[in-house]
Amino acid sequence: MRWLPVIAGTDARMRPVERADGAFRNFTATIQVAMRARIEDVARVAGVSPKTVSRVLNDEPNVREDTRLRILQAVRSLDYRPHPSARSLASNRSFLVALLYDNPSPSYMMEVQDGVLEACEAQRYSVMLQPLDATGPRFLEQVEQLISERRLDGLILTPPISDHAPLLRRLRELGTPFACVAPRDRNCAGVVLDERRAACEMVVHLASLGHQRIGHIIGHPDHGASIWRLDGYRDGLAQSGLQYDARLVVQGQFSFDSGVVAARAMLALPLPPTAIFAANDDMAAGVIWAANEAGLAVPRDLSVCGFDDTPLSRQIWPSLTTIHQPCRDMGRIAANQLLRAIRDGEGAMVSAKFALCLRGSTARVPGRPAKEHALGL
Amino acid sequence: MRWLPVIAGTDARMRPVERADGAFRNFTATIQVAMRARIEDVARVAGVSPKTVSRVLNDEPNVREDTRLRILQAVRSLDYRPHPSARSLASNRSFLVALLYDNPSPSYMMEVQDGVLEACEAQRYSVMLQPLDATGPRFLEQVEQLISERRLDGLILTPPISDHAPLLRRLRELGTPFACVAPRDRNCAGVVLDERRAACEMVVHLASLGHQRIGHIIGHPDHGASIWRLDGYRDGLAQSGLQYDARLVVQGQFSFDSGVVAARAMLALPLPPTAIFAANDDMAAGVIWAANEAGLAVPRDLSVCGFDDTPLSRQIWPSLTTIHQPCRDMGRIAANQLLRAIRDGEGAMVSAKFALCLRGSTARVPGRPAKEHALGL
DNA sequence: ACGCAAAATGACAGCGCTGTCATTTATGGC
DNA sequence: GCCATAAATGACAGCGCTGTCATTTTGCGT
Repeated sequence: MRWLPVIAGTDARMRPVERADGAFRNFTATIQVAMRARIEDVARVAGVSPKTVSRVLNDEPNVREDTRLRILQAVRSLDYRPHPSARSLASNRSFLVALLYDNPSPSYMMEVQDGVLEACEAQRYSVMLQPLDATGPRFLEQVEQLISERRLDGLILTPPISDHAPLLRRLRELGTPFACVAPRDRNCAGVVLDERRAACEMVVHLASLGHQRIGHIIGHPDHGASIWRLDGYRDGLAQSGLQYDARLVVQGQFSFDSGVVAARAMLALPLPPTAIFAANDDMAAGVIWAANEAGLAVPRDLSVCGFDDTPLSRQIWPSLTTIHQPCRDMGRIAANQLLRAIRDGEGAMVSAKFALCLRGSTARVPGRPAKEHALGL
Repeated sequence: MRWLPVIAGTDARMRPVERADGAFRNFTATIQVAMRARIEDVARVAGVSPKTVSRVLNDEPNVREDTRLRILQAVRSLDYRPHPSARSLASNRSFLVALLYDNPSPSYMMEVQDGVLEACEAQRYSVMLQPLDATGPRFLEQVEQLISERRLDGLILTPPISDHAPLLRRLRELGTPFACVAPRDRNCAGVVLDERRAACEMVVHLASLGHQRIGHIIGHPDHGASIWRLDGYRDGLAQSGLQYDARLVVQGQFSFDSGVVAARAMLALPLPPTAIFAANDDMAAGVIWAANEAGLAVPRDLSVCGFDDTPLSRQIWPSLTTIHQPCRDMGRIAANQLLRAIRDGEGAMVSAKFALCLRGSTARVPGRPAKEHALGL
C-alpha cells in the first residue's frame, strides 16, 4: 500500500491514482492524491522518454542541450526526486559509502564526520556510520559482511583502521574502493597531514623559547601518527642542536590518563624537562593535570603543548599551545577522493595543511627574560 | 552489468550466470560466478516459494515451524542477505531513519549517535546523520525535503531541534513518526532525564557542604534543559532553606566562553558566590577558567559544578563535580521508541537515570576566601 | 540532394523483493 | 468421515528506475 495523504484539488504535484495496469484504484476519478512524481511523469511533461530523463539526471552524454533544459524544467515543476532504492536496484550501485571508525576522540570524529557528510551530500551519496572494534577477532569478517549486506560502493577508513593492513589487503582483493584518513601507508586514496613537519616546527618553537630539555609523550603505538610525531620531535631537536635523550621520551596511549602517567614519570626525573610536547591534546591536558598535582605552574614552571587543536585545548587552564589539524577539511577531502575513486577508478592522496596555535601553555624557559603569551579566549 | 568477480569452481554460493530469460550470458556453462544468493535461490533450496521465504524473513505470521526452520537453514547455507533496495522498493519502506542535530557538543552527540546506531542496527534499520541549522529560514523545508527525498521511515530529534515546535507540528501533520531526546514537551515518543530533580540534588549537595551563596549559570535559552536545570536549582535552594538571589543567576549559552563571561560577572559582585552551579560542563569549565583568571583556587575559594559528565569534566583541573547523563542509553532508548512508533504506531516517553558525580571541583565552604593565585600551590 | 557515420532518443526487459489475492492444506465440531 | 473454517502457501504483478540495444534524427562531405 502506498502511504500518502489524500488531498482534494489539483496542482502540478497531483495526478489521478492510476495503476500501471490502467485501472483507477479505490478512488473516483475526481479524487486525487499528492504523490511523488515518478520519472515517467517527468518524461511525459517534458515530452521525452523516461530513459532520456534518466540520462539527464545521471549526467550521461548525448542529450541535446534544449532537451536537457526542458527536462530540468519539468523536474523542477514536478518537484521530482528519483527514488534512491529504485535507482540502486536498477543500476546495481547503492550510492552508499560507510565511514569506519574505532573509538577515536569524539570531537575529532565528529569533525571528520561532518566533512564526510558534507562532501557526500554534495554528490548525492549517503553515508553509513560504522563504529567498529578493529581489534576484535571477527573484524575483517564484519567489514566484509557490511560491504556485501549493504552493497556499499566504498569505504572511508579513519585511524587506527586506516592502518589495518589485513583490511587494506582484503579491500584491494575485493576491488572495493576506499579512502584513508591519515594512513601510515600513503599509497592509496585519501588525505594526510604532514604531521612530522608539524611536530618538528613545534619543537623548534619550544627550543626558540629557550627550552633545552624538551620531553615527548608518544601516542598510541598502533597509530601511524604516533611515529610521525615522534620523528618530527627528533627532527626538531636536531634542527635546534639539541641532544635526543631517551629518558625524556615516554610511551603514552593518546588518552588523558596515559598523559598523566607519562608526565608523572618525567617530572620525577632527577633533571625533569622544562617543556613537554605531548603527541595529542588529551595527553597534554593530562600533563597539565600532573603538573598541577606536582605543584608546578604551567607555563611558569613547565611549558606544555599538544597536537590536534581539539575543543579541549581551549577549555583548559591555561589554554593549550597545539597544532591545528583541519579535521573537517580532511573528512571532506577523503570523501571526495573516495567518490573520485568510485567514479574514475582512482583517487589521490591529498595533503592537508596544519597550523601552529600558540597559546597560554608555553612560555620562555624560567631564568630567561619573560615574554608573556596572550591568555585570552 | 552485474559487478562480480569471476571465480572458477563451485560451492553453495556459486551458480551459473543465468538471466531470467533463461539465457546464459557471456560464459560457458562451466564458468561460474560468485554472486549473492537471491530470495529465489533460498526458496529453491528450501523447496518453497519466494513469498514464503519473505514471510519468514519479515517475521510474518502463518508459517509452519518446520517450514520456517528449513528456510532459515537455507538462508544460512547460502549466506543469503536480502537486498535492501529491493526490499525498500517493493515494500515502500526505506528502513531508514534520520538523526537530526544542530551543533550540540561533539561528545554528547557522539554518545547519543552510538546508542542510536546500536539500537537501529539491532533492528536492521539504517541511520542517516543530518547536521542541520535549526535557525535557518529554510529549516522546515529542508527537513521535509529530506523526508521525501530519502523516503525516511522516521526521525530522531535531539536538542535543540526536539523543541522546535513548528517542526513537531509539521511532522504530526505529515504523519511522520519521530522520537525526541530530552524534549521540553514530553507528549511524544522519546527519552528524558529528570534534570530538574538532578539539578535540585546537586544544589542540595552544595548547601550540605556549607555553601550559602550558590550561583547558577543558565544554559542556552532555547534549550528546555536550561529551564529544568534552573527550576531544579530553585528547588534545591528552597529545600535547603536558602533565599533565591537574582544577582547570583546569570544567563549563559551552554558554551565555554559564555561560562567565562557569566563567572566574571558573578565574581565581580560585592558579595560573590562561594559555589557556582553551571548548567553544563562546558560552562563550568569556563567558570574554572575565570576563577583562575581572578586568582581564585578551585575548590578552595570557589566550588564549581556542571552538568552532563562530558569527557571534559575529567580532563580539567580540578576534575569537575557534575551530573552524569547516560547519553548512549538515551540514544538507544530514543531509537527504540521510534522504531516502536514506526512498527506499532505509538512509542512512549521513557525516563533515563541520572547520577551525581562528586569530584574535585567542590569542597566545604572556606572560612574566608583567600586571594592567592591557584596555580603553584 | 544523397548517403553515411555519429549523435540523440526510445522500447523494453528486468533489478530482487513484497502486496494482493487465489489456492491448497490443516483443524475442529459434529 | 464430512464440511466449514482457518492456517499455510503460492502465483503473479508490479515498486521506479537503468542497461541494452534498436531506431530515429542530425550533421556533414560530396
